[in-house]
Amino acid sequence: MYVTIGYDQLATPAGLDRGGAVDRFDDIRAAALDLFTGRGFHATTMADIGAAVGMRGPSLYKHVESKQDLLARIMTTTMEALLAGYRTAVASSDDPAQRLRRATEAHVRYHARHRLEAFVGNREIRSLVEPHRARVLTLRAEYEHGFRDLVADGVAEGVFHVDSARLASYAVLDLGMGVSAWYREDGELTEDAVVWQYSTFALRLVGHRGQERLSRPSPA
Amino acid sequence: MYVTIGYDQLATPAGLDRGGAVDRFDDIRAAALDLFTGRGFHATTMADIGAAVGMRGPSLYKHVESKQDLLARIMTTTMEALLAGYRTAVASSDDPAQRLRRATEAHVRYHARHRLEAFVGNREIRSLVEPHRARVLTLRAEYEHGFRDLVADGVAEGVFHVDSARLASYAVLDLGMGVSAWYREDGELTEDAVVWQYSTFALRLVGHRGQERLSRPSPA
DNA sequence: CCGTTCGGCTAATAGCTGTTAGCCGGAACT
DNA sequence: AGTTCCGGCTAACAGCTATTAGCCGAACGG
Repeated sequence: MYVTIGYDQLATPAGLDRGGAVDRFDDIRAAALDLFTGRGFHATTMADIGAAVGMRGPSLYKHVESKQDLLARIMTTTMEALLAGYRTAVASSDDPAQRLRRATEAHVRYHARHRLEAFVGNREIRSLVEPHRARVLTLRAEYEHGFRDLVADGVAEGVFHVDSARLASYAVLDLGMGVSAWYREDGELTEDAVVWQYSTFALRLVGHRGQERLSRPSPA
Repeated sequence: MYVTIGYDQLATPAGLDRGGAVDRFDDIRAAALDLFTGRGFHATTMADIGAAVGMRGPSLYKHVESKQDLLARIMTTTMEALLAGYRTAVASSDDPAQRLRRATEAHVRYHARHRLEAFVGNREIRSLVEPHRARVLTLRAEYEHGFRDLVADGVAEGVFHVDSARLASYAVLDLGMGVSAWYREDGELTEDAVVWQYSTFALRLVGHRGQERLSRPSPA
């Protein structure tokens, strides 16, 4: 049996209304996300989602358009958030190494902090139906292309050393996807530790010198 | 519409029996693997698999125990093949760097050459039902632990430099999973090129010195 | 040349799916 | 107080699922 964590506490305690500060839709979205992560989109039924927020399956349609729409919203907002993080990261510097470090930090941090969204976003593209799928794939391609350019810039400036920028950028991106699969908020490694180490991995991976340092320099 | 490639040609040409050299079961397994990869286990119906090998859904049961069994066979043989590759790799040397290089080569090569098996193996554990799931997860844990030990050995000998061997081994393993998602036999990069570059990435990632070289040394 | 087995087929079963229709209690406005 | 509307409910629908049962032609062994 899959265990829902956290979301039940957010639901209004049956009779005492919080005044609409937290919409019922948000609860449903959160519960759906949780279930999609745990058992997959196709293996999750509307009745399951309903049970997780304390109602029957059909009642969900008073708040939600369809199961497909629920997935589509999750996936598009996730891709847009990743892209926004990437753009902020590259705008913060002109140095290729610094930019790749920041972009990887944003990438990994999102995959750690929003691991459910990221997990579903990576694994359920196949379950998305056509108008949405194309849109998400376009965003995803744009995101990948951004990282590829970052690597290519560093190679052009002679600070990175890889045969194929495409391969290296795939490798960096795949690191993040892994994080969303195994990261746990209550694990032995803090979010900052994972973010720092993984962005160091990224710089090492592209052959940038001076990444022998093991721990993060104190932010003086 | 999802397109089946290759397997139809393997099927006996309707009337001319190959003498049982290629069992019907192998065709079915291959078709199922192809469909599981393309649309996922739950989204694939027995009728789909049947159509891919030229028969109706129910007829499959003359060759196959169940859909679940089909998945279980695919996933266990995949994990066992990966473990076997790992064992051969580590037995080939005593040097930590050499062992990690070889193990990563085996890992990446398997994910490139058997990308469908590897892809399904990584993504459909959730669809596996209980006696099988536990078995596959055990094998997987063993595999992961092997890579972690490899990294830890290198750190102990002072040739690798990472804060967390666990994190680094996850990173290396995630690289392989990525390969199974994007690698194509007819792509611009040969299997050998991907294998070599990714194993170099792995050594760079764990902070091993002397990985600035860009191309593989000619095997003299 | 007859019986058996193999490997296909269709029909049927039993169950589950997302979604719609329509009912209804209670809160909220006027 | 009366009306409206929100947000639950059950019943129903239409469709699809894996799997089983049982039929039947053809190949094969004797």
